[in-house]
Amino acid sequence: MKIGELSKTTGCSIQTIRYYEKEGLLSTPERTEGNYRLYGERALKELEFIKHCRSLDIPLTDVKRLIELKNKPEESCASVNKLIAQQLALVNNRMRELKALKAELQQMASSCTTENTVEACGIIKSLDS
Amino acid sequence: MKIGELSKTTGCSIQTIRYYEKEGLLSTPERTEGNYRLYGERALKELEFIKHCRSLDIPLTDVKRLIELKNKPEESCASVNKLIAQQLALVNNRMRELKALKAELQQMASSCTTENTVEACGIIKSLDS
DNA sequence: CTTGACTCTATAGTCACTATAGACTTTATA
DNA sequence: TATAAAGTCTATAGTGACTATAGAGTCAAG
Repeated sequence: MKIGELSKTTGCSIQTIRYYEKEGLLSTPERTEGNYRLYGERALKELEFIKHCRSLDIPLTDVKRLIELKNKPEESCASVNKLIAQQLALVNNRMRELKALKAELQQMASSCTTENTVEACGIIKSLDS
Repeated sequence: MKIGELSKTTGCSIQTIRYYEKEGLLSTPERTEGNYRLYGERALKELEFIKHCRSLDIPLTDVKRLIELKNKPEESCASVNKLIAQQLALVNNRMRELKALKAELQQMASSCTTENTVEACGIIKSLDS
Protein backbone atom coordinates (compact mmCIF):
# COMPACT_ATOMS: atom_id res chain seq x y z
CA MET A 1 0.00 0.00 0.00
CA LYS A 2 1.04 3.62 -0.47
CA ILE A 3 1.50 6.18 2.25
CA GLY A 4 -2.04 7.56 2.01
CA GLU A 5 -3.57 4.20 2.75
CA LEU A 6 -1.16 3.53 5.61
CA SER A 7 -2.08 6.92 6.98
CA LYS A 8 -5.79 6.14 6.84
CA THR A 9 -5.57 2.67 8.35
CA THR A 10 -3.38 3.80 11.22
CA GLY A 11 -4.67 7.30 11.81
CA CYS A 12 -1.15 8.74 11.58
CA SER A 13 -0.78 11.74 9.31
CA ILE A 14 1.32 11.33 6.20
CA GLN A 15 3.85 13.85 7.43
CA THR A 16 4.16 12.01 10.74
CA ILE A 17 4.89 8.73 8.94
CA ARG A 18 7.60 10.38 6.89
CA TYR A 19 8.91 12.01 10.04
CA TYR A 20 9.16 8.67 11.86
CA GLU A 21 11.05 7.27 8.90
CA LYS A 22 13.48 10.16 8.94
CA GLU A 23 14.04 9.65 12.67
CA GLY A 24 14.82 6.00 12.11
CA LEU A 25 11.74 4.61 13.86
CA LEU A 26 10.26 3.00 10.77
CA SER A 27 12.32 0.79 8.50
CA THR A 28 13.04 2.26 5.09
CA PRO A 29 10.21 1.32 2.73
CA GLU A 30 10.55 0.06 -0.80
CA ARG A 31 9.72 2.44 -3.61
CA THR A 32 7.68 2.19 -6.77
CA GLU A 33 9.16 3.18 -10.10
CA GLY A 34 7.68 6.61 -9.60
CA ASN A 35 9.45 6.89 -6.23
CA TYR A 36 6.35 6.36 -4.10
CA ARG A 37 6.83 4.64 -0.74
CA LEU A 38 5.44 1.11 -0.60
CA TYR A 39 4.38 -0.44 2.70
CA GLY A 40 3.34 -3.90 3.79
CA GLU A 41 2.21 -5.71 6.91
CA ARG A 42 5.52 -5.11 8.61
CA ALA A 43 5.37 -1.33 8.36
CA LEU A 44 1.82 -1.45 9.65
CA LYS A 45 2.97 -3.33 12.75
CA GLU A 46 5.92 -1.05 13.32
CA LEU A 47 3.68 1.97 13.12
CA GLU A 48 1.10 0.50 15.47
CA PHE A 49 3.86 -0.21 17.97
CA ILE A 50 5.02 3.38 17.82
CA LYS A 51 1.47 4.65 18.10
CA HIS A 52 0.84 2.53 21.14
CA CYS A 53 4.01 3.80 22.81
CA ARG A 54 3.11 7.39 21.98
CA SER A 55 -0.37 6.94 23.39
CA LEU A 56 1.44 6.16 26.64
CA ASP A 57 3.41 9.40 26.26
CA ILE A 58 6.66 7.51 25.85
CA PRO A 59 9.07 9.92 24.11
CA LEU A 60 10.36 8.97 20.69
CA THR A 61 13.92 8.45 21.92
CA ASP A 62 12.62 5.82 24.32
CA VAL A 63 10.44 4.30 21.62
CA LYS A 64 13.57 3.96 19.56
CA ARG A 65 15.32 2.19 22.41
CA LEU A 66 12.36 -0.16 22.82
CA ILE A 67 12.46 -1.00 19.12
CA GLU A 68 16.15 -1.76 19.36
CA LEU A 69 15.52 -3.98 22.37
CA LYS A 70 12.75 -5.79 20.53
CA ASN A 71 15.34 -6.74 17.96
CA LYS A 72 17.53 -8.36 20.62
CA PRO A 73 15.05 -10.90 21.98
CA GLU A 74 17.65 -12.87 23.94
CA GLU A 75 18.73 -9.95 26.15
CA SER A 76 17.35 -9.23 29.58
CA CYS A 77 14.28 -7.07 29.62
CA ALA A 78 15.37 -5.27 32.78
CA SER A 79 15.89 -2.05 30.82
CA VAL A 80 12.41 -2.33 29.31
CA ASN A 81 11.07 -2.67 32.80
CA LYS A 82 13.05 0.33 34.00
CA LEU A 83 11.86 2.47 31.12
CA ILE A 84 8.23 1.72 31.87
CA ALA A 85 8.76 2.35 35.57
CA GLN A 86 10.26 5.74 34.80
CA GLN A 87 7.36 6.55 32.54
CA LEU A 88 4.95 5.58 35.30
CA ALA A 89 6.79 7.83 37.74
CA LEU A 90 6.49 10.72 35.28
CA VAL A 91 2.78 10.14 34.88
CA ASN A 92 2.30 10.00 38.63
CA ASN A 93 4.15 13.26 39.09
CA ARG A 94 2.17 14.97 36.41
CA MET A 95 -1.06 13.75 37.96
CA ARG A 96 -0.09 15.20 41.29
CA GLU A 97 0.68 18.52 39.63
CA LEU A 98 -2.60 18.50 37.77
CA LYS A 99 -4.56 17.83 40.94
CA ALA A 100 -3.11 20.93 42.61
CA LEU A 101 -3.69 22.88 39.42
CA LYS A 102 -7.29 21.77 39.20
CA ALA A 103 -7.94 22.74 42.79
CA GLU A 104 -6.61 26.23 42.27
CA LEU A 105 -8.48 26.74 39.01
CA GLN A 106 -11.73 25.61 40.59
CA GLN A 107 -11.16 27.94 43.50
CA MET A 108 -10.56 30.75 41.05
CA ALA A 109 -13.57 29.95 38.91
CA SER A 110 -15.83 30.02 41.94
CA SER A 111 -14.48 33.40 43.00
CA CYS A 112 -15.86 35.08 39.90
CA THR A 113 -19.47 35.91 39.22
CA THR A 114 -20.03 36.90 35.64
CA GLU A 115 -21.53 40.28 36.48
CA ASN A 116 -18.25 41.57 37.87
CA THR A 117 -15.97 44.08 36.27
CA VAL A 118 -12.36 43.12 35.68
CA GLU A 119 -11.43 45.44 38.51
CA ALA A 120 -13.45 43.45 41.03
CA CYS A 121 -12.78 40.06 39.50
CA GLY A 122 -11.79 37.46 42.02
CA ILE A 123 -9.82 35.56 39.40
CA ILE A 124 -7.58 38.47 38.54
CA LYS A 125 -7.13 39.15 42.22
CA SER A 126 -6.02 35.64 42.98
CA LEU A 127 -3.66 35.62 40.02
CA ASP A 128 -2.16 38.80 41.39
CA SER A 129 -1.38 37.38 44.80
CA MET B 1 17.71 46.09 39.98
CA LYS B 2 19.39 44.43 37.01
CA ILE B 3 18.19 41.35 35.21
CA GLY B 4 20.31 38.95 37.24
CA GLU B 5 18.74 40.06 40.48
CA LEU B 6 15.23 39.92 39.04
CA SER B 7 16.02 36.43 37.84
CA LYS B 8 17.14 35.33 41.30
CA THR B 9 14.24 36.86 43.19
CA THR B 10 11.63 35.42 40.85
CA GLY B 11 13.26 32.15 39.87
CA CYS B 12 12.79 32.94 36.17
CA SER B 13 15.88 32.45 34.05
CA ILE B 14 17.45 35.53 32.47
CA GLN B 15 16.65 34.27 28.99
CA THR B 16 13.04 33.71 29.94
CA ILE B 17 12.72 37.28 31.20
CA ARG B 18 14.13 38.64 27.96
CA TYR B 19 11.84 36.28 26.05
CA TYR B 20 8.75 37.57 27.89
CA GLU B 21 9.80 41.10 27.07
CA LYS B 22 10.21 40.27 23.40
CA GLU B 23 6.77 38.67 23.38
CA GLY B 24 5.23 41.78 24.87
CA LEU B 25 4.32 40.28 28.24
CA LEU B 26 6.61 42.48 30.27
CA SER B 27 6.69 46.22 29.83
CA THR B 28 9.85 47.60 28.28
CA PRO B 29 12.37 48.29 31.05
CA GLU B 30 14.54 51.36 31.39
CA ARG B 31 18.21 51.03 30.57
CA THR B 32 21.39 52.13 32.28
CA GLU B 33 24.04 54.11 30.43
CA GLY B 34 25.73 50.84 29.57
CA ASN B 35 22.46 49.52 28.09
CA TYR B 36 21.63 47.18 30.97
CA ARG B 37 17.97 46.58 31.72
CA LEU B 38 16.73 48.20 34.94
CA TYR B 39 13.74 46.82 36.81
CA GLY B 40 11.64 48.00 39.72
CA GLU B 41 8.71 46.84 41.79
CA ARG B 42 6.39 46.96 38.82
CA ALA B 43 8.38 44.52 36.70
CA LEU B 44 8.59 42.21 39.68
CA LYS B 45 4.80 42.17 39.96
CA GLU B 46 4.30 41.68 36.26
CA LEU B 47 6.67 38.76 36.29
CA GLU B 48 5.03 37.18 39.32
CA PHE B 49 1.69 37.42 37.58
CA ILE B 50 3.04 35.65 34.53
CA LYS B 51 4.70 33.01 36.67
CA HIS B 52 1.48 32.36 38.52
CA CYS B 53 -0.43 31.97 35.26
CA ARG B 54 2.21 29.65 33.86
CA SER B 55 2.13 27.54 37.00
CA LEU B 56 -1.52 26.99 36.09
CA ASP B 57 -0.42 25.94 32.60
CA ILE B 58 -2.15 28.92 31.04
CA PRO B 59 -0.52 29.43 27.62
CA LEU B 60 1.33 32.68 27.01
CA THR B 61 -1.19 33.93 24.47
CA ASP B 62 -3.87 33.68 27.15
CA VAL B 63 -1.59 35.27 29.73
CA LYS B 64 -1.22 38.15 27.31
CA ARG B 65 -4.99 38.46 27.05
CA LEU B 66 -5.31 38.42 30.82
CA ILE B 67 -2.75 41.20 31.10
CA GLU B 68 -4.64 43.27 28.57
CA LEU B 69 -7.87 42.69 30.48
CA LYS B 70 -6.20 43.71 33.72
CA ASN B 71 -5.49 47.03 32.11
CA LYS B 72 -9.17 47.58 31.35
CA PRO B 73 -10.55 47.33 34.89
CA GLU B 74 -14.00 48.68 33.99
CA GLU B 75 -14.83 45.95 31.48
CA SER B 76 -16.76 42.81 32.30
CA CYS B 77 -14.68 39.94 33.49
CA ALA B 78 -16.81 37.38 31.67
CA SER B 79 -13.93 36.61 29.34
CA VAL B 80 -11.58 36.09 32.25
CA ASN B 81 -14.07 33.65 33.63
CA LYS B 82 -14.36 31.86 30.33
CA LEU B 83 -10.62 31.56 29.94
CA ILE B 84 -10.26 29.98 33.35
CA ALA B 85 -13.15 27.63 32.68
CA GLN B 86 -11.50 26.50 29.45
CA GLN B 87 -8.25 25.95 31.27
CA LEU B 88 -10.06 23.89 33.87
CA ALA B 89 -11.66 21.80 31.16
CA LEU B 90 -8.25 21.15 29.62
CA VAL B 91 -6.84 20.09 32.96
CA ASN B 92 -9.77 17.76 33.56
CA ASN B 93 -9.31 16.16 30.17
CA ARG B 94 -5.64 15.69 30.70
CA MET B 95 -6.28 14.12 34.09
CA ARG B 96 -8.66 11.63 32.57
CA GLU B 97 -6.07 10.74 29.96
CA LEU B 98 -3.38 10.35 32.56
CA LYS B 99 -5.55 8.04 34.65
CA ALA B 100 -5.99 5.66 31.73
CA LEU B 101 -2.33 5.94 30.94
CA LYS B 102 -1.33 5.14 34.49
CA ALA B 103 -3.56 2.10 34.57
CA GLU B 104 -2.03 0.69 31.41
CA LEU B 105 1.53 1.40 32.51
CA GLN B 106 0.91 -0.27 35.86
CA GLN B 107 -0.59 -3.26 34.14
CA MET B 108 2.44 -3.44 31.91
CA ALA B 109 4.92 -3.05 34.73
CA SER B 110 3.33 -5.89 36.63
CA SER B 111 3.51 -8.15 33.59
CA CYS B 112 7.31 -8.11 33.62
CA THR B 113 9.53 -9.95 36.05
CA THR B 114 13.09 -8.75 35.81
CA GLU B 115 14.50 -12.20 35.05
CA ASN B 116 12.78 -12.35 31.68
CA THR B 117 14.41 -12.04 28.32
CA VAL B 118 13.13 -9.41 25.93
CA GLU B 119 11.55 -12.19 23.93
CA ALA B 120 9.35 -13.26 26.81
CA CYS B 121 8.79 -9.80 28.20
CA GLY B 122 5.19 -9.05 29.03
CA ILE B 123 5.73 -5.35 28.45
CA ILE B 124 6.94 -5.75 24.90
CA LYS B 125 4.09 -8.16 24.28
CA SER B 126 1.47 -5.74 25.44
CA LEU B 127 3.02 -2.90 23.46
CA ASP B 128 2.81 -5.13 20.43
CA SER B 129 -0.88 -5.79 20.74
C1' DC C 1 -4.96 15.02 -23.18
C1' DT C 2 -6.13 17.19 -19.41
C1' DT C 3 -7.90 17.32 -14.88
C1' DG C 4 -7.59 15.99 -10.28
C1' DA C 5 -5.86 13.19 -6.68
C1' DC C 6 -1.87 11.57 -4.82
C1' DT C 7 2.94 11.72 -3.73
C1' DC C 8 7.69 13.61 -3.55
C1' DT C 9 11.48 16.70 -1.19
C1' DA C 10 12.79 20.56 1.32
C1' DT C 11 11.81 24.08 4.31
C1' DA C 12 9.51 26.89 7.87
C1' DG C 13 6.41 27.24 11.73
C1' DT C 14 4.54 25.78 16.41
C1' DC C 15 5.26 26.54 21.87
C1' DA C 16 7.90 28.00 25.61
C1' DC C 17 11.75 28.01 26.46
C1' DT C 18 17.15 26.81 26.72
C1' DA C 19 21.78 27.19 24.98
C1' DT C 20 25.42 29.28 22.58
C1' DA C 21 28.67 32.73 20.39
C1' DG C 22 30.85 36.85 20.40
C1' DA C 23 30.99 41.48 22.06
C1' DC C 24 30.43 44.96 25.65
C1' DT C 25 30.19 46.78 30.69
C1' DT C 26 30.98 46.67 35.31
C1' DT C 27 33.08 45.06 39.59
C1' DA C 28 36.75 42.89 42.29
C1' DT C 29 41.31 41.71 42.96
C1' DA C 30 46.59 42.05 42.47
C1' DT D 1 46.18 51.11 37.57
C1' DA D 2 45.90 46.91 35.06
C1' DT D 3 43.61 42.94 34.51
C1' DA D 4 40.72 39.26 35.46
C1' DA D 5 36.15 37.75 36.50
C1' DA D 6 31.36 38.31 36.53
C1' DG D 7 27.52 40.17 34.53
C1' DT D 8 25.01 41.74 30.58
C1' DC D 9 23.99 42.63 25.61
C1' DT D 10 22.07 40.93 20.83
C1' DA D 11 21.32 37.49 17.60
C1' DT D 12 20.85 32.93 16.40
C1' DA D 13 20.08 27.94 16.74
C1' DG D 14 18.25 23.95 19.17
C1' DT D 15 14.53 21.25 21.71
C1' DG D 16 10.27 17.60 20.80
C1' DA D 17 6.92 15.97 18.05
C1' DC D 18 4.93 17.13 15.02
C1' DT D 19 2.08 20.40 11.31
C1' DA D 20 1.92 23.27 7.25
C1' DT D 21 3.45 24.95 2.96
C1' DA D 22 5.63 25.46 -1.73
C1' DG D 23 6.75 23.69 -5.88
C1' DA D 24 7.45 19.73 -8.62
C1' DG D 25 6.59 15.08 -10.17
C1' DT D 26 3.33 10.70 -10.90
C1' DC D 27 -0.73 8.33 -11.93
C1' DA D 28 -5.67 7.07 -13.04
C1' DA D 29 -10.14 8.47 -14.97
C1' DG D 30 -12.96 10.90 -18.19
